[in-house]
Amino acid sequence: MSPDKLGSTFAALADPTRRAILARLASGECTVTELAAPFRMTMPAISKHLRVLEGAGLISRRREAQLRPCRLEAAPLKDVAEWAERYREIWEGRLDRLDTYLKELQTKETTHARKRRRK
Amino acid sequence: MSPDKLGSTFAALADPTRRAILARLASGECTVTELAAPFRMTMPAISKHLRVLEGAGLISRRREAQLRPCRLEAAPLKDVAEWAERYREIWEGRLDRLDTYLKELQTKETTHARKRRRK
DNA sequence: TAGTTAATTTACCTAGTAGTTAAATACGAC
DNA sequence: GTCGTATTTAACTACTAGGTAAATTAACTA
Repeated sequence: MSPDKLGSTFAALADPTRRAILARLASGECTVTELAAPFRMTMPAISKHLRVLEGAGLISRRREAQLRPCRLEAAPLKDVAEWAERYREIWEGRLDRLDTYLKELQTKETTHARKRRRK
Repeated sequence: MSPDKLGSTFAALADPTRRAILARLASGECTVTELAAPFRMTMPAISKHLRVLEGAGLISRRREAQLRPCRLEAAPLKDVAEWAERYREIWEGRLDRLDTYLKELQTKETTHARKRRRK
């Protein structure tokens, strides 16, 4: 489908209105009007946000009479969590010593290279 | 500082170039030139990306002679992971039955309400 | 002091996004 | 068919984002 699926997921999640919509949908399906209620925003604006969320695969919509109930699709959030998890050991600080070691090593090498060139 | 910290983190992560920069920084500090090397993009463009990452708290920079080594700051990624984790039970499908149940209940209620109104 | 390298700033362009209002569509009720 | 409700589309404005080229700052080198 679209390239950079993860990118479009992050882009969709960057807006607080859209994150609030997802939070609401976590407790079950909602119609567009229900989703719009908490916000001081017109319906078309909400409609656009829903389109973005749908484009990112974060929601799906069915037709039910005049209503368009929205449903949360959490699969892309799994991808987000898995992507972030790759950095866990870094934010937990486990690599601090290794990181510092590598940095110092790199600095030394650079310094040596310069000294050599200088001669 | 800035409102919607999580939002600016997601916005920063939405760009594939920036995610690649973070991946590179995961294995240690890099200078701007080193970070720019893999991309067909001018230095100012990279500079802007770094500014965005710094604004989101995802990197920090020091001064070392003419160089500006960048360092990954993974704390915001922890926030991202924790935010996404709230939806884990949904993407794992554990709530599927409950969700379906709630949906049906809601549909019935709506139908009843309509029938009642009709009378 | 002049020259080189590393990086940023400035100025500019293009395309996309978030919001608006007003009109159009889709469906059920009468 | 006509009316009312739910939702989307169209057209517009204001702002932001990603990119470029050219000028500028900062620090080392000779």
